[in-house]
Formats: sequence, C-alpha cells, structure tokens
Amino acid sequence: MTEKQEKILQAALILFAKEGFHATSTSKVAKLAGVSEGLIFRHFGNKDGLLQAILEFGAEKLKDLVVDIVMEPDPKELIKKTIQMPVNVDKEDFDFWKLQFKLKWELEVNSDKKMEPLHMALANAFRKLEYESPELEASLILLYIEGISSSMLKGSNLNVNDMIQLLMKKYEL
Amino acid sequence: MTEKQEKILQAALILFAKEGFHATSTSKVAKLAGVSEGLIFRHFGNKDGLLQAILEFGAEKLKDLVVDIVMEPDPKELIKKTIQMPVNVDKEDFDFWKLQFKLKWELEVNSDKKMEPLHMALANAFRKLEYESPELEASLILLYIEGISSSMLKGSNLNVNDMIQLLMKKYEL
Amino acid sequence: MTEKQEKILQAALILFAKEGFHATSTSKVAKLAGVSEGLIFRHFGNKDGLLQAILEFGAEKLKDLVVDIVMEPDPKELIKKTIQMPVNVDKEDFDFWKLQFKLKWELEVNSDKKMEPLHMALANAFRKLEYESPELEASLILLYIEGISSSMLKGSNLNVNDMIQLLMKKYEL
Amino acid sequence: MTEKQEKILQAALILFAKEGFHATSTSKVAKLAGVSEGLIFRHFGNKDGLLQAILEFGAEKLKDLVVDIVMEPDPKELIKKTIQMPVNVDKEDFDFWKLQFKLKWELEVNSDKKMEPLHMALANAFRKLEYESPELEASLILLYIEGISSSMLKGSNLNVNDMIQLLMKKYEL
DNA sequence: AATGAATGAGGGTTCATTCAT
DNA sequence: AATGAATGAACCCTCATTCAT
Repeated sequence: MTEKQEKILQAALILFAKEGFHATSTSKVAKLAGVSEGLIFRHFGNKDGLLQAILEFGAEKLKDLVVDIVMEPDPKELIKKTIQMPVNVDKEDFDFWKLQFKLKWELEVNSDKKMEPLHMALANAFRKLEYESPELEASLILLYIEGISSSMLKGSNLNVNDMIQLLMKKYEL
Repeated sequence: MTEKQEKILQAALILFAKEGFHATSTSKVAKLAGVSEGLIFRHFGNKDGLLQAILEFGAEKLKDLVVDIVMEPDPKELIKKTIQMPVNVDKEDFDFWKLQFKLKWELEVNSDKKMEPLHMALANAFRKLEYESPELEASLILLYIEGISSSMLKGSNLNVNDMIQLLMKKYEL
Repeated sequence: MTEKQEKILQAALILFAKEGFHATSTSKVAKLAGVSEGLIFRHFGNKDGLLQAILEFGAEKLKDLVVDIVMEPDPKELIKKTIQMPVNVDKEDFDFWKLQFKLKWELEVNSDKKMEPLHMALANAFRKLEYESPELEASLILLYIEGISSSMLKGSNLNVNDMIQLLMKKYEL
Repeated sequence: MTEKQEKILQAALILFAKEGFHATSTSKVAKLAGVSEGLIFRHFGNKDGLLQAILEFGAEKLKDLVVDIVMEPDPKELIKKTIQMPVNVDKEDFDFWKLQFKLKWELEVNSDKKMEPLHMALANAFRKLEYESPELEASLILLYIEGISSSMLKGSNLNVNDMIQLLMKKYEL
C-alpha cells in the first residue's frame, strides 16, 4: 500500500461518509487526495473497487471491536461491554462508521453477517444468566446499540451516556 | 393532482426507495411512470421538488400513525400501541418508510422532529407509570422502533412478533 | 388584433430587446404577457412568426421617420433632419429600435433595404448642393447616424447633442 | 495550449461569429472541432469560459492594431492610420471582428473601454491640429470606424476605399 | 379564443473510465 | 507509479411546439 493509495482511501472515506457514494465523484476524491484521477483506476480498478477497498480495510476495525467482546468469559461483563460499544468507538473512526451506516441504506450493503458472532455470544451470555428468550434478548440488545450508534453518528441530541446507564440498570449490570 | 402526476410520484417513490435518490435518474422515473421526462419538471420543478412532493405526500401517513397513538389516554395502552407500531404499517406504504430511512442517511434528512410528539406522549406515559427516567425510557422505545423498522425494511430475518412479545413482557403490558 | 395579441407582441418586444431573440423563451414571453404559452402559437404560428410580427409591426415606424425626411424639398433641411433623426426617436420606441440593432447582428436581419430611399434622397440633396461625391456623402451620413443611434441605444456615454451640433457645423447647416 | 484546445477555439470562433453565441450549441462546436463535447468543459469550464477564452485570445489583436496607431507622433499621420484601420484588418481575423460586433449586441459586451486609448490619441492629434472640438472630432472618427467596420462585416456593398478617400480629403490628409 | 398538460429533441454539464506519455 | 488529455454516455433540465379540452 503506497502512500498515494492511502491518501486516496482516506479521501474517499471522508467524502463517501459526508456526501454519500453516488454523490461523490471520482474527480472530487482525486482532488482531495491530491492525486490524478487516473491513479484511482490504476489502483482500484473502478469506483466500486475503491469502495470495496475501504470496506475491507475497515472490516478489520469491526472485527477488533467484536472480538474483544466475544472473548469475554463473564456473561454480565460481556453484555456490559456490548452496551458500551458505541462510546468506545475511536473518534478517528467516526467517518468509517458513518460510512457503514450510510452504505447500509444507500447501497443495501449488509453488515449483519459480521455481527453474527456477537449475536451468538450475547445469546449464550443471556442463556447462562437464565433469561427466558436468550436469542431474542441478544437481538434486542443489538437493536439498541444499532439505534444508539446511529443516533450518535447522525449527531442527534440523544444523551448517549444516560441511555447506556439506563440499559445497564435494566440488565442489572 | 392529475393522473400523470400521481404516476410520477408513485414511480419516483418506488425507485428512490429501491435504488436511492442519487442513483435514480429522472429519465428512469419518467420511463417507469410512462411519461415524458419533461413532465416531471413541469410539475415538480426539479428533482428535489419531486423528492419534496413525495415526502410531503407521505408525511401525512406518519402523522396518521402517530396521532392514533398520541391520543391514547391510558399510558399502558399507549406504550403498547407504540411497540406494535412497526407491524401496523401498511404493506402498501412499505416503500415510503424505506425511503424515509434511506434518505435519513443518503441526504441526512432528519425526520426526528416528526417523532417529537410521540416522544413527549411516551415520556408522559412513563411518568404516569412512575418510571424513574421517563424521558430516557421514551427515547429507548423510539430507539427500538427505529431499530426494528430498519430490520424489517432491510429484510432481516428477525422475528418481529416475538420481539414485540418480549417487549410487552418487559413493560408488563 | 385582439388585446391579448398586443400583450404578447409587447412582451416579446421587451424581452427580445433586453435579452435577445435566442435567449428569450416563449414561456418567458407568455408569462410576461400574462397569457398561456399555447396562445402564442395559436396567433403567430411559431417563435419566428412572433418575431416577424414584431418586425412588420415596427417597420411602419421606420417608414414614418424616413418619409418625413425624404419629402423635404430643401436639401439643407433634408440633411439636417437626417442628422437629427436619432434624437427625434420616441422614448417609447426605444425597445423597438434596440431590437432592430440586436437582430441585425444576432440573426443577420438586414434593414438596409428600408434605408435605400433615404440614401437616394440624401445623395440627391448633396448633388443639389454640388458636393463632389454625393453618393459617398450620403453613405457617410448614414454611417454616422447608424453609429450615433447605436451608441444611444447601447447607453454609451457619448454626448449625442454635441455630436449632432458638430455634424451640423461640418455640413454648414 | 494543446492542439485540440486550439481546434475548439477556432471552431467556436467560426460558429459564434456565424450563428451567434446562444444559437451555437457546444455540441456543434465539438463536432466542428472534431472533439468530444466533454473536452470543451474540461478545458474551458463552461460555455461562457469558452467565450471568454476567445475574447481574451483576440483582445491581443485589437491591441496590436491600436498600439501601432497610438504610437504615431505625427497627428495627421495618426488620423490617417485610424481612418485606414478597417481595411488593414487581416482577412483571417474577420471572424473575430464579426464576433466582437455580434456580442456587443447579443450579450451587451462592451468593447468601448478597449478603444479609449485610441480615442485619447485622436483627441490629442486634433488638439495639435487646432481643431475646435478635438474630443468630439475623435468621437466622430470612432463612430465612422464602427459604422464602416459594421458595413464591411455585414457584407454591405459600400465601397470602403472610396469612403476612405473621401474622409482623407475632408481631413486634408 | 384560450388554457395548460404533455411531448421529444436538444440544451449545457458531469461522470466514470481509458489511454498515450 | 503517475499524469492529465480525451472520450461517450448519462445527467438534470429547458425548449419550442402540439393537442385535448
């Protein structure tokens, strides 16, 4: 990965996240990256290739977040970590996560598969804690954190910390 | 509102919801509506005008759903109705709701304001039921609404009815 | 000529003179005239027909100006009247004359033929006054008044009255 | 300035001069230049940019003509050169001059400022020759220049050389 | 006579992509 | 690896014109 390649990815990430995929032209990306337009196609084939590169490059980050939670042996701690996930996101990665949500809707890219291990781990935790419907409880938690993340990324005025406190109380954490 | 005007709105709704706003060309809309492209501009001024027309036309539907809930005097019943809202959406209006979510991300159109009356009504209900943090509880419900609607529209395999049952139990409804 | 027909002609005259023929759309004309766009075509066939109507309608005015000069028996008086022509134009007819000049260049509509009687009369006057090259003198006068008119219509800061005085002195009028 | 850039300018000059600015589509320009339409916008930004490029490119030519006259120390010679200016225009530059006149009317682009140095030089010459109203005399010469150029460009059958002889006699040159 | 919905062709412009250098 | 000239298709939109009412 050359220096210019990274510049391109960074620029594309910023613009895709801010304006959306279709609304961002390759020429804007090239300009922001300080690179000739042709170079984008030399390195990434086409605009979709550029998008894929961003997604793959960032999929690691999701995995990192999830792995840390999934490996937690204590069920209560695991649920707690899940709930706190939204506030543990690096400020630097903000654009990346925003892009994830944007793409989920703009291009119907589904990132649910990547969450499956987390879903299973959560279900397992609820099972250990003898909840009646561990699978559903896991889904509900994921619904909540998706909602919270989404609110944060859109800059809504939801008080995220209070919300997390409330959830922790509900799950007796 | 002439017949062709409605055809255009319908076509645009379908395409915007399926492909997104930027990815849908006015010529595609015209073709699907069986209408000349120019007519779109005669009636709606420009592509944004077309979008606004769809949104305004559909804002009524949201109001209908919300009003019915907000008017409910019994707090428990109000919360119950809210939780069940996602399954009460007309199959016909599916595209409209999908469009709402897509736009929220693609164009950062915020539909939160429209939900505020519901938020207040919910907070009030929780207050009557003497919940500790009625405002936060209301927000949490809305988070769930957003999450579950989003799941449904994206065609996730989450069992919505089971989820509703779970929540009803949680809120002792 | 109905009232609406006149409204259309008036509007077209104003807009063609201000913006030019090609830059003025029939819809703008209809709007300014307070008339449906279709009516223009009902009455004038097409956009060119509208233009022709304006030109024919106004050709009379040129004739009126010229006839008054051509009929003058006294050669000195005839030349004097010619030179003073530009300042004798009605303020109301300003748009019409501006349009004439605009069209001469935009569409290469030639109005020289209409000036031929004046040219002949001038040549004749100079002949009577025993100028050496009466034809050329006539052409030169016409060149001058075309230049002066053009300056006036374009709103140049040329002092037209002084210029006319100068010309009168040169021709000992 | 690449080869294709020049081709575009040349084609645009020809077409703008022949048909006018608004009546000439960028696609016609591209076709005549043997170039893709998009290239026009890559190089000149938009249609107006193309026009500006032509005007700037040609402003040099006007300057060349004028400078030669303005620098003339002998007042009689200066006036003589001015009067002969219209016939000293290169046949090649014909389209450029025609465009100047067309634009003056179609777009109300004013090229008077460019003539100001010439006006001052002429006024000065007439002052040296002790004419009564040197400023006005200068303006009159410019009026003649404009009129005769206009006649030539429109293909009138006026004998320009005879007219020049007449004027030279009038100014005793 | 008059409207305004409707059209199809074309307007200027942007786009993703290719290619010679 | 990198540039930037060049392309052709598509974009949104406006135009002159027609037609049913």
